[in-house]
Amino acid sequence: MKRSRTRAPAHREALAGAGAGPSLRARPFFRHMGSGAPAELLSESQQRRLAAIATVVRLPPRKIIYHEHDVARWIFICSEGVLKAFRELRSGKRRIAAFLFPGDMFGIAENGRYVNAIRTIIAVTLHRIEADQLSAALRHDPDLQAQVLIKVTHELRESQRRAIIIGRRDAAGRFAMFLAMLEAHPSFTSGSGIIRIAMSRSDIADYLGLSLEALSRATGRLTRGGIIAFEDRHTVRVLDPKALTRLAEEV
Amino acid sequence: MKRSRTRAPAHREALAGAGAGPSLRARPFFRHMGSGAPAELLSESQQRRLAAIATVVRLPPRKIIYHEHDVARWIFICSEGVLKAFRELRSGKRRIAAFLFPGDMFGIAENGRYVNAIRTIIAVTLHRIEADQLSAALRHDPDLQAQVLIKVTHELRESQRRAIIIGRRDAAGRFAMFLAMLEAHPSFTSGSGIIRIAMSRSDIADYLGLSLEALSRATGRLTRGGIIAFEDRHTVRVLDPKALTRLAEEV
DNA sequence: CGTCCGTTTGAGGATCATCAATGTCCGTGG
DNA sequence: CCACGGACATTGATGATCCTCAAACGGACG
Repeated sequence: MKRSRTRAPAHREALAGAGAGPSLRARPFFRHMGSGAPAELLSESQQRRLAAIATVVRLPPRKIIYHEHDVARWIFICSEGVLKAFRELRSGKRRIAAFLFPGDMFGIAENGRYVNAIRTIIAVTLHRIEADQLSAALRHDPDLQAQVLIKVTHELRESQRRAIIIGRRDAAGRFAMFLAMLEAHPSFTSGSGIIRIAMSRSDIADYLGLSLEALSRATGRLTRGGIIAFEDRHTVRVLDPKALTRLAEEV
Repeated sequence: MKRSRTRAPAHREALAGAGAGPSLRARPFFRHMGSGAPAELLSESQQRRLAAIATVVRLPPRKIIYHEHDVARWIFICSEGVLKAFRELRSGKRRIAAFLFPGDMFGIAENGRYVNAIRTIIAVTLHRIEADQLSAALRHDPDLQAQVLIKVTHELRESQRRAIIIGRRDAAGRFAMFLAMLEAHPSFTSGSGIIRIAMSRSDIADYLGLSLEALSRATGRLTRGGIIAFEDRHTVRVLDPKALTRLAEEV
């Protein structure tokens, strides 16, 4: 399964598609912080500065980038694709701490080591930056550091939100919240009611703290209830948005 | 009620009672970030700088500091006491997003508004800082901003850890993890096996995503099992630390 | 002494986890 | 072109756990 080598033409084409440089997405909290652009936090010059110390990395699906407790040499910014941050529990179960989308940053360590393992779900394009270099860049560019602070704060709230999701007891409601989360993500600006779900059922189950079977039954209920319909395994159409948000919000 | 409190005597007294100044606790992630002291992130000068723009506030137990969606004028740093950050759900239930201990910061907004409500659990001493002033201070002191970044990152990990806790199905295990969390907190450096639990059972239940009754039964099981013993309602003695950690870790 | 709040205990019903089997999709190789 | 294999996904049956409703208990405080 490791024979998928990146042939030269594909590689070049892919790089062109990756855009100018790294970007971060979040919502600002201080009015005077940053440029005020909510979607793209980094200015042109900041992107250039980061790009100067970053290496563009392209990876196929299902590839481990690093393990829990590895020494943290790099910080990554996702430009394209989807990844998962997860932990293996002693029981052999997996818990997914977060899904990572374009504009997300990962690899921030604790005491010099990574706290989650990271694995690609679909093919990704990343910007890889030496931790020391990023650290220096942040020291010399307070505005850039402010953007990173905003980003991390944003993720903190996401995480708190998710903790509240998982606190629910009903599987259908959790899955509804998962869909709402996906739909609210900037990567899904289509808003057409069609949601592309890159991750597998097991990943979703691990993310929601459910068994695979419970999740399957939940999606089955929603489908039979006429609230959603799966076009294929990774594409879902929202038939009854009001019912879905009602489910997602009736905590 | 804004600046009238900055009269010299009261101010001095309050500062003296609260210790030198505001402090933040977290674990650093970049080696080159900050002074390298894990427990106290802020240098003397940084504490002074913050203290200069902060107002010391003392509050009794069970006092709401602000509500969800309030306009976010201030940032707070807890110097003493315990608070809870929570949300009211439509169903009337409460979910506690986090407990706040000395060294914790709260009040960081999203789009200019608070995302959680905050209420004191026991009497607290806080440093209250105008958001605009803190924002300016961070811009002018990259090192201070770095400390804040470290702090927020630390909280992000705490939140992810908690999400994993809540993913568990068994009440006793969740309570064990809660105790472990308390014990690991810097405020409990005693390490004597006696844990002071400031919050009520309902608060713990809301934090763990359990019903009050389920939590009560879980503590009952642990007590009957000889793993813990309650000296009084808010003080627990750990009789069998190994069993407790085993419970907390066998996810 | 009585009230109030927080906590504990009890019984019944709902939901999910687990184990097991079946079904589906897709790539591989004959 | 088609048959096979493996990963992914659904369905069924059973047991464990928790939630809800309800009632009793306990200390704090007037």
